[in-house]
Amino acid sequence: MIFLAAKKVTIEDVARHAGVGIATVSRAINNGEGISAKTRTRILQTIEELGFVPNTSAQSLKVRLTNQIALAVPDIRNAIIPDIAWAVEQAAKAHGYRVVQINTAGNARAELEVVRDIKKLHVDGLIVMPLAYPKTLPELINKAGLPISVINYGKQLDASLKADVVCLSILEGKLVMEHLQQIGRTRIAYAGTQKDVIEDRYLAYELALDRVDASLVYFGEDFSLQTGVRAADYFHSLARMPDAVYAVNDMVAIGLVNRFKELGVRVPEEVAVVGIDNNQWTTISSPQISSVSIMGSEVARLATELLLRRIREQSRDDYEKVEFEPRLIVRESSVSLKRSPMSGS
Amino acid sequence: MIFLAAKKVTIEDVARHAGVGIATVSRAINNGEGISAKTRTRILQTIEELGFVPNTSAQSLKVRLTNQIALAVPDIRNAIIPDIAWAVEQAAKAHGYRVVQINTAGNARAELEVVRDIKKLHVDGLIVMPLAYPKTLPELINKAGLPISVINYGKQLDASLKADVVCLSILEGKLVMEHLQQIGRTRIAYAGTQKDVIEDRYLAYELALDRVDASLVYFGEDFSLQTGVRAADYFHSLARMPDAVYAVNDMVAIGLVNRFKELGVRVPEEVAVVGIDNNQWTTISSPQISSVSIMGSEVARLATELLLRRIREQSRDDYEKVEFEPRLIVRESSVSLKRSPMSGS
DNA sequence: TTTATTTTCGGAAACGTTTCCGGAATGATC
DNA sequence: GATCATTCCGGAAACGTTTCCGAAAATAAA
Repeated sequence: MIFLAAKKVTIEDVARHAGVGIATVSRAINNGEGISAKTRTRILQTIEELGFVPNTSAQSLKVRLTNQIALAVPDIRNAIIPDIAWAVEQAAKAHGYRVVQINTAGNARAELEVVRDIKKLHVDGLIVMPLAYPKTLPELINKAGLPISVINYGKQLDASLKADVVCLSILEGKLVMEHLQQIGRTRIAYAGTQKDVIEDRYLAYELALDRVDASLVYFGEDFSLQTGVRAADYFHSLARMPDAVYAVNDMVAIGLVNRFKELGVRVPEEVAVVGIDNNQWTTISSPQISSVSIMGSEVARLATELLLRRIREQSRDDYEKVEFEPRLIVRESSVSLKRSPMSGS
Repeated sequence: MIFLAAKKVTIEDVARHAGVGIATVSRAINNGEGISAKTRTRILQTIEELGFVPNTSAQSLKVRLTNQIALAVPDIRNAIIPDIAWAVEQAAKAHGYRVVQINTAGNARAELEVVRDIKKLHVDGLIVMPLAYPKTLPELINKAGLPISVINYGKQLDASLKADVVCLSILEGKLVMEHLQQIGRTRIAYAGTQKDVIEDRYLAYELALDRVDASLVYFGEDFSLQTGVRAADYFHSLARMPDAVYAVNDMVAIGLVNRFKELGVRVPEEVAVVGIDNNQWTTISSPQISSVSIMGSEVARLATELLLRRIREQSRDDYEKVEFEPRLIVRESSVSLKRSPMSGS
């Protein structure tokens, strides 16, 4: 009642009030051609007076563009995803676009659904960050019928994908392993989630080693601190502990370091730990965690720019595939075995 | 080109194909009255065949509802806001609503703008979490003309506000102060941001003390870890250090604890630290941080439910004002002075 | 069978824009 | 002042739905 009472003022009201036709008002709104400066300002003024706001639905119906894009991520609460959501929103806003937020819960069905039902989403394009990455996703993307940007979380992608792809620094795992080997660690362990979720990070582990000692690999349930804690318990229980742990992300790394400390294992003297993501907590943990920045904000910004460009130029049929260089930041949790360790607390 | 080529199939195509009128198709889509089960299934089938998806803009234009709500928060990257965004999206999705995400950057102008231009947002309602809280906001809300839910971050609100309000546990500061006093701390400091940003948290500090020692109050620039670090430096530089610090949130608390450790100040023996938010890092920090949960997810869910109810029942003119009880979780960073402290590392 | 009632359906009018197209007004050129 | 080119403007036709209203069909009652 109270809200409905708010009389909706339409373009027609403005036209009548200003003594012009509705076509002219439309031109005034959209900075269109063929209107004199004089009448434009007059119209703009009466628009102000009447508090007229163009009906977005009607505009969209005519123009077939909604000025909205969708962002589908696994879980807005996790790791660097807030950074990504932020960067996407900023970039979109700069171009007059709104962002609708979708959490797929890293769930294959939900990921497919968002691409399959993209038409129901009421958006001009989609940025999707697939985690589960179901097999039929590429096919669905290819026939989506709407521009799509993919923020790729490590999986190897089909080259024929009809979408722009920006990768979250695909060589981050290699960087970690090289670093650990370079500082003289020989029994390097891996702590992550199921092998197939962020496969490349695990593959980098295998790739860097001549031979994988299965007992040095811990697969937890997720990327959480808890997984790190459990991994530390597990490694501690081994007859011969690792002298380094490559953690699938910072959360796990921090969980590890913390639990190791509780268990009396010295980090980095006895065990070095390196994570991935380079989130702000790495500098807070004690010892501070070495980590690899996978350039989340930059990736997100670029993915957005590419999407918006494709929306503008629907005709192009060359698809970008971009990778950012990951950056290793060495902190306290990984030091060379050659250098004398700091005195233990 | 390639995308435009995707022939848009309309309700008319479906009607022709199924040998019925477009009105009947519409009824089939919307589970409308006055249609036989037989024809409905037939229509649904041809819809499937043709891959018809109703044009949301056209529907919105007719029905005046977009099935979208907006969520305006200061910064999706901060503190408990990802939790809030998650909870809002989940609740909205359960009712068939999409969420468009807006970051106001805790910026007064942006906060006003989002409410003032709510009509341009193409949404049925708005959930706003004001941080800067400009003076004219309540007035703007009152004449918004669209349902609004407010997630309130501590500020005292106008009772006449024409919006449902859910408060992030307004007595959290009191809880902290009571706790610190109860464990025997007498020189309690405050570390936060400018006084007027989350005013109530600071007011709780003043309220709990007979007399405020201005030297024990540190106002930083934001809620970040960095602010905590700087605060620790400041307190450490005092001739007589505080024996407890009430931090405006967990980020600041963790920054404090960490810096104190670096400076050789023992927590909690020499200084107790308590934060607010109860985020997951409190259990990871060493020592673990005592904190107050302000029930972010619950608040967000309720704010969403209230908004959606108001969208359904636009006529009601009674506005809810809900507060959740905050919960104090005592961890290692705050222990009683009476109990013998643990042995120093 | 006829009539009355109910159910099912289709035509057409909105919803509020954008844009095409033709006409009026203005200015320039001779 | 007539002619032509330009600029500016308004009418009206879309855009793809929902929904009102009346007609037709089916069913029930007589």
